[in-house]
Formats: sequence, C-alpha cells, structure tokens
Amino acid sequence: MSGKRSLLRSGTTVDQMVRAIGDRIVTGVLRPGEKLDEASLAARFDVSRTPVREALGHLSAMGLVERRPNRGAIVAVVTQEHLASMFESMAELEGICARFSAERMSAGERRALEIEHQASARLVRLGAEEDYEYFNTEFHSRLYRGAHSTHVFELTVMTRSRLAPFRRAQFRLDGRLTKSWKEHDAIVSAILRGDGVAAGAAAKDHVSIVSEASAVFALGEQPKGTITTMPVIAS
Amino acid sequence: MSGKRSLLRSGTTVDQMVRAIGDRIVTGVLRPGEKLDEASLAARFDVSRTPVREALGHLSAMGLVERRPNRGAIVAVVTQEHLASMFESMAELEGICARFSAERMSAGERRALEIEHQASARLVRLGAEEDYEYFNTEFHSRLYRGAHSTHVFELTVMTRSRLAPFRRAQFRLDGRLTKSWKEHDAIVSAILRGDGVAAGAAAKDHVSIVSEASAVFALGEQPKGTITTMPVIAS
DNA sequence: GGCACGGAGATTGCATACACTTTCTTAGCG
DNA sequence: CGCTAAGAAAGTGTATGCAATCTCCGTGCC
Repeated sequence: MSGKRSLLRSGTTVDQMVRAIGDRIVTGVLRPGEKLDEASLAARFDVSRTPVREALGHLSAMGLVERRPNRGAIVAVVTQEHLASMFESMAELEGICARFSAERMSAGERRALEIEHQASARLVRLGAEEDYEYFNTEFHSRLYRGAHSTHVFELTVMTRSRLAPFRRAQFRLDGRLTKSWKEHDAIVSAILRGDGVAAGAAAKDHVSIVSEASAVFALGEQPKGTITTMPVIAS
Repeated sequence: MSGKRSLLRSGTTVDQMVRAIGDRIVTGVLRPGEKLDEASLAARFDVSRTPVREALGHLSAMGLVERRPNRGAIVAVVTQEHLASMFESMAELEGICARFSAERMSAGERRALEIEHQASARLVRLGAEEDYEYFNTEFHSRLYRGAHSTHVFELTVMTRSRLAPFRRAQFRLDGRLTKSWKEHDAIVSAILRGDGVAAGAAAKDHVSIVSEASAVFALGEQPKGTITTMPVIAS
C-alpha cells in the first residue's frame, strides 16, 4: 500500500517500524493475540525481515508484543490481573511523581504547571474533549518531569505507554471532564504549597479513579471481540 | 576462544549472547563507556553479527548498553544523578512491595517469610556473608512476589538488575550484617501484623541506607578508573 | 473411532553480502 | 603553520539466502 518510506517521521527504518507497528497495536488495529508474521509485516511496509525482527524485539521489550522462541510473535495478551496491576502501578508511580514534584519542582516549573492548569479550565467549560486530552497528557508529563528523577520518569513513561491501548473510552461520560479538572486542581494546589504527601495521595486517587472506570470497560474478557477504536481517555 | 556454543546455558543464541555480554558488564569486565564493536563481539563468541545486534538491542532495552544510531553501542554510562535516581526508585519500589505484601501475602507466604528470616539469623551469628547474601536476595524476592502485582514485580526486578553493577562492596563492613538483619526484622514483623504503612516505610528506609553506603562508594566520578570486582552488597 | 507417527509446508533463526553513514587521514589551500 | 575538504577505511544498517525448527495434515496402527 504505502509505497516508499518517509510517509512516517524520519529516523532509522527500525524506529519507523517500531512506531508503525506500535501505533497499530495501541490504536487497536492489531488486536491482542493476533499473530505477527515477519514476512507479512516486511511486505506490508516494504522492508526486509531484518528491521522487522529488530522492531519486534523492541516492542517485546516494551511489553507490547510477546515473543515465543521459534514460534513467532503475537500482540501481547494482557490478562485482567496484569492489567489491574499495571493500573495499580501507574497510580503508585503517579503518586511518587506528584510527591517528588511537590518537593522538588523549581519555581518556574510550578508557575508553568499552574498557568497551564488554569488555562485548561477554559477547555472544560467548552467541553473540548480533544483539546483537553492534549492538555491532560501534558499535565501528567509535567508531573513526571517535575519529579526530577530520571529513573522514576522512565518507569512511569514506560508504564503509561504500556497502558495506552487500554486508556480509551470512559471519556465523554457525564461530567468526567469536570471531575478530572477538579482532581488535577487538588494535585496542583498541594504541589504549590509543597505538600508532598497530599500531592501524592491526590495523584494516586486521581489515577485510581480513572483505572476503575477503564478497567471495567476495557475487557469483559479477552474475547476476539472487537475493541472498537475510540478516543483516548481523559485521565 | 570458546569453540562451540553450549558452553553457556541452553536457549537461543541471542539469549546466550545477552547473558554473556550482560554478565561481562555486570561483573565489570566491560567497563562503562567501553565501545562494543559488533564484529569483535561476533568473532569473540564465534557467531555472526546478527544475533550480536539483537542481543545489543535487548541489553539496550535493559539499560545496560547505550546505542547511538549509526555510531555503535557502548556500555551504558551512568551519571551520578541517574544512579541516585535508580536507588531512590528502588527504595520506593521496595516500599510498595512491602506495603502490598503486608496487605496481600497469604498465610503460607507469611509463614515462609518468617521461617526463612529466622533461619538467616544463624548466618548473621556465624558472620557467613556469602550465605547471608543468598538469603538476602531470596528475602527481597519474596517481598516482590508477595506484592501479588505482576507489573510492580517487573518494575522492581528490572530496576534491581540495572542496579546490580553498583551493588558491590560496602559489605563486610562493621556490623552491616547485623544491621541488615534487624532492618529485615522490622519489615517482617510489620508484614506479619498486616501493617502495610509500617512495612513500606521500613523497607524504604532499609534500601535507602544501603543506597547511601553504595552510592558514596560506587563512583567517585565516572573515571576510566578500575571498578574492581568485589562481592555483592548485603542489602 | 482415536491416537501415534511421519512428512511436507511454512516460519523463524542465523549467516553472509551489500549499501550507506561516520570518522580518520591526508592533501591542498590560505 | 593551521584549516578546510575530499577520499579512504571502518563500522553500522539493511537485504537476501540457507539451515533448523515448528505446525499441520494425512496415513497407518491399535
């Protein structure tokens, strides 16, 4: 289909493959349990099997695909237990980030956080889910960076990306947007007054709430059933 | 040198490479910043470049090596900040594991933890560092498993393995063995009485103490200087 | 009728070959 | 004498080919 490369962003071929395949998994085009045949993928993207293999290795390390020796790769199948433990971890990690942020953010970082957060209030009033989602992602990223701990940052980002496939829907529900903003507000004010414990607790609760909503929805079971593509969650 | 394969444990060739190269990094044979030339490694282990490349990919994902596009791979250079953040993360993660363990361990797990912990007291009296180290590792692993959270388990094990190269020395110092056991004791008793918060705090402190001792030692700087091979820490 | 065995097809794993990028060297110029 | 630039050498990135393994289906035996 897509003839040449360079439809995708630049970078080495394997990076493009990682993004391409990863996106398809995250967006649900490739569904859990689906077989990932090297030759087919190579043909599909018009490259040889070598970069495909390497990309599958990366994706396997990211936890998006599962590799059985001599038996090929499949899109990672996530059990309900594992999913729950990932959300749980996410809550803990966000709690840590918020706590550290409260203790360590520079004056500039605090100001930026506050300003952006207040600006997003307008989006809530307008009910602009898409735009709010963008701010939401940025908001959480600020917390991760604000923790000033590279390894915590890595763990958190990694976990978030592994959860991405399941952070859909549950959005556009009742007043989720407003609730989300209020929860953010509690985190922000705790950070601004330097109360690490309160910030951590608020962030943990915030994620936990999202988790429950998502988890209930995400998979009644592990059906071949369609996971329809829906907008990403407003955590 | 080593003629055929199968000098190492079985598994695919790339797994052997991952173990072989990883061990050399962890044990300090390959030092931080050292160039990892694919051709040389391939010749050294008598395989082609393909599995070497894949192994380097895995090691890169594990954080043991660093890969620059078109510029080869080097043994990961860890800055003092990054090292500190890893120890910090480790403390948080162990705290989480201990807290969860206190809340979730089965009766059998609690019993086993208690028994093994008491048994290790004998090793402390004898001053058997090597044997105590084994029990110590097992003790911590019990905490990780006892959390009953696969993802927390993964994050913790991953972080521990990345810290492995730096968890040497600081051992055989004064009464570290005794102190370690007492700290373990605080964790165990908190878990046994189901006090998650206390268990978490105790575990966090325990790791933090180790961290400080190790960090001070680990690298005065990032010198080409020898990181002599020494026994692993008694965390 | 069910189960074990065996062979063909398909697919992964590894090796080799080629192309492109980087880097070191060296020659030319200011 | 120093600096720039061109070219060669080294090394990574990708493609292709071959060997080994697994899957699957059909046949024979119990």
